[in-house]
Amino acid sequence: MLDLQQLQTFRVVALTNSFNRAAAELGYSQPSVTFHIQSLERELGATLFTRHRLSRGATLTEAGRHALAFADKLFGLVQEAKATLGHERTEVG
Amino acid sequence: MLDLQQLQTFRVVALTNSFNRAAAELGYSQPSVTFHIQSLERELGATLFTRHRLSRGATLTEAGRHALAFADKLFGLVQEAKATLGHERTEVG
DNA sequence: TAAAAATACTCCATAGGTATTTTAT
DNA sequence: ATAAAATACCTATGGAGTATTTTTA
Repeated sequence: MLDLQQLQTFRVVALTNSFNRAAAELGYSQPSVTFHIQSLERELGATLFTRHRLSRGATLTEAGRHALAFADKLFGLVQEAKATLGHERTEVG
Repeated sequence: MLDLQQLQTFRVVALTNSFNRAAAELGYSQPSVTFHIQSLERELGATLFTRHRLSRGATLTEAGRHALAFADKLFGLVQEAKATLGHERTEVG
């Protein structure tokens, strides 16, 4: 089953173009970020990032760009739902 | 963070009007269903079901009806995303 | 040889189960 | 008394961490 926490990790990696920077930003270890992305790729049946090395980071694949658009819509929907249900918390997730 | 597995449990409870029937249908124990619904209610900040006893089951509250509409939209979006990403699996989740 | 991701492994938090209790009619 | 949900408690799985290795420019 799709995991929203992994999807959030995916968004941060996409934003930073780096597993390491995403890890720092999210307060996870780098291997946890790797695990999140690998799980998500398995779940969605698509490779989301092209992994580079030596300071070039990771960049979205075509499937990754589709997935990012989907993630944005999905978290928007979640925010909307929480607002409708009168919940006061505002962070995504 | 919202858990899609709990949201799916919620849908089945809403459909069957019963924690016990939902448990049977999903292959969970009844306490697990209780736990899913309680977590979800805490996460969303709203009571989703009115609990009855003695064969009368559980019925959606007003917030629960909103949440169900949201869940339907959300799982539809997930299905769409998986289709777009060329994934062949069809079950929700 | 250096920067970044992947792998190996360990551990503990929590999701899930069984047994029991509570509630309401 | 009975049907159904809640609670108590225990266990095992897997998510998260640290240490290390691999990769490639």
